[in-house]
Amino acid sequence: MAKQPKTAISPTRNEDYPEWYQQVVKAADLAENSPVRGCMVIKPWGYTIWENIQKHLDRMFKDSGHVNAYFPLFIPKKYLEKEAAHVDGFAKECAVVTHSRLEDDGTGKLVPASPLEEPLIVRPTSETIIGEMYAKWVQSYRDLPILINQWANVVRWEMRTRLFLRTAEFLWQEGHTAHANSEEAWEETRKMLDVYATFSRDYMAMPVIQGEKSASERFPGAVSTLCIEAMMQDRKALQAGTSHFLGQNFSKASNIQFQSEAGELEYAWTTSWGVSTRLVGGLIMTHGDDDGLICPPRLAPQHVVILPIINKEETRTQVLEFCERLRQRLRSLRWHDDPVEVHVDARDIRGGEKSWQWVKKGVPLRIEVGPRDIENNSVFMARRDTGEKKSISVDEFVGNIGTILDNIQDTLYQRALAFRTENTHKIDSKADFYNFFTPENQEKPEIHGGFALAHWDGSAEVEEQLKKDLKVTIRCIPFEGEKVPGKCIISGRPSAGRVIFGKSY
RNA sequence: CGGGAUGUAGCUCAGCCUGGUAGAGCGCUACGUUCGGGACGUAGAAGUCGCAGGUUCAAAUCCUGUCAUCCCGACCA
Repeated sequence: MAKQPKTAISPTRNEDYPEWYQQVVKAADLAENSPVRGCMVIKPWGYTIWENIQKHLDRMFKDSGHVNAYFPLFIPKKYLEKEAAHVDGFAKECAVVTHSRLEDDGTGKLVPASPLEEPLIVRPTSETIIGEMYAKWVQSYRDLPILINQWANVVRWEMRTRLFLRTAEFLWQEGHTAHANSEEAWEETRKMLDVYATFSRDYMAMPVIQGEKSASERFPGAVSTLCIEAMMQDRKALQAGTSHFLGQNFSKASNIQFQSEAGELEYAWTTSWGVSTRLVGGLIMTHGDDDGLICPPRLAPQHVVILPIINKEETRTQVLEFCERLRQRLRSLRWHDDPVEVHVDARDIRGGEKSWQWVKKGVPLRIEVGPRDIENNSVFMARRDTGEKKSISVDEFVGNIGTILDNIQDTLYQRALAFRTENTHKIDSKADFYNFFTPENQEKPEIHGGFALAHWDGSAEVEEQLKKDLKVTIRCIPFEGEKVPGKCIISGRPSAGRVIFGKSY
């Protein structure tokens, strides 16, 4: 027997959380670094999770009246220059296309030739180019609202990258809407944040807090940025989605004007909202354990993997046929309007290793079928979320598959919610606050901190100080809970209510 | 953009100080024994030692240059 670690992933979450994360991405075969600096290759298992995210979100967008369209990858530099705050926010991380051709320099090396008259920016986000088009499309209040979403890739030239969480190129959706008045645009901003929160809860089994960003964390050019914030298992916050009320900032920059019912020429009110492949990172860090990924069933590429146990050549055909019949029975069922996804893994590799591969990939249910099970018309079922293993009759399993998957989904959500609750604390003094966010081991911080609900005077100075001292930021000013006034834990000045502090990704 | 390190087999790395036949583990291929939770044995395949110069009878090893990557500091879905 070769010596094996007790857990499939080494190091464990407690030993080294960032390294654990990298190892899970690798072990679950989700993605890997590419030869292109800062850009990842999303592998089939990871991409299927993203496709499932897309599928469900897309339906939710359509159900709320939105339609998809596609805008260019390249944005003329002068468009980006139109909104001052926007320029400020994104200028430092833009990829710039300056030439349109390559020429052989005579030594076999290709050199850029034929400079562009105006450089093109690879979109870091599309407000400006979409605004430009909306300006053409909108003349009358009758043309509003425009409710468009696009699924796209964007590029932000980051210095330090981490698979799924921060890469130079990433996939996302960006919704861009234009409205005739402020109220309606505000309603849209809130509505889409709700869509994200619902999606996170019901599909990702990831509890989130909805709230508003402070001015310093706001999207460049926005009047207000709303967000959903989730707590990862290292107790750090992950901004999982944002929805921006852009006021008239971008419509003024792009000249989106319309004639109102009263005949007045007015600027439209716009919003934008997005989630990205970062959600996959959130999924990993919300549910993963020391044996790898745990996929919530509603987003899992496969719900069930059937592992034939062939211990005697004579039984091979019988076992495989039994597995195939089981696969077909399950596949014909539907769960939440989609087929039950089942895979029979008949690869000729050792059973133990095969089983572990699926553990690491996070498949909700593993089913072992061997001669003994066939005799009893039963299967051996292992749940990834709880580790529970038991023999169950085929009919009972097939009959209850939907209930079992629902139960796994719910277990994951409840577990994540309980974790967040345990690690969220009201804090009322500066000393307690600093203590809460200071690790015992400064060199290599252990998992510490969490969400601190504390009073804040609304000033940027306090934010800056906490960021400098502790790397702690205001994650959001939460919508939920009553606003009870108090005193800022740092300045002692009056505070309108508690806000959520945390360390973030 | 400032500071530190590393480039050797598909992957992780040893060898370099003190120049002399290119190494290990994992993975891969074949065969055998195994097989209900990460198997073992035997035999194999696999490397312009990042790149370009230089020193030398001889360079993975010493020198110079160059490229790339990673880590640490200011920004970020």
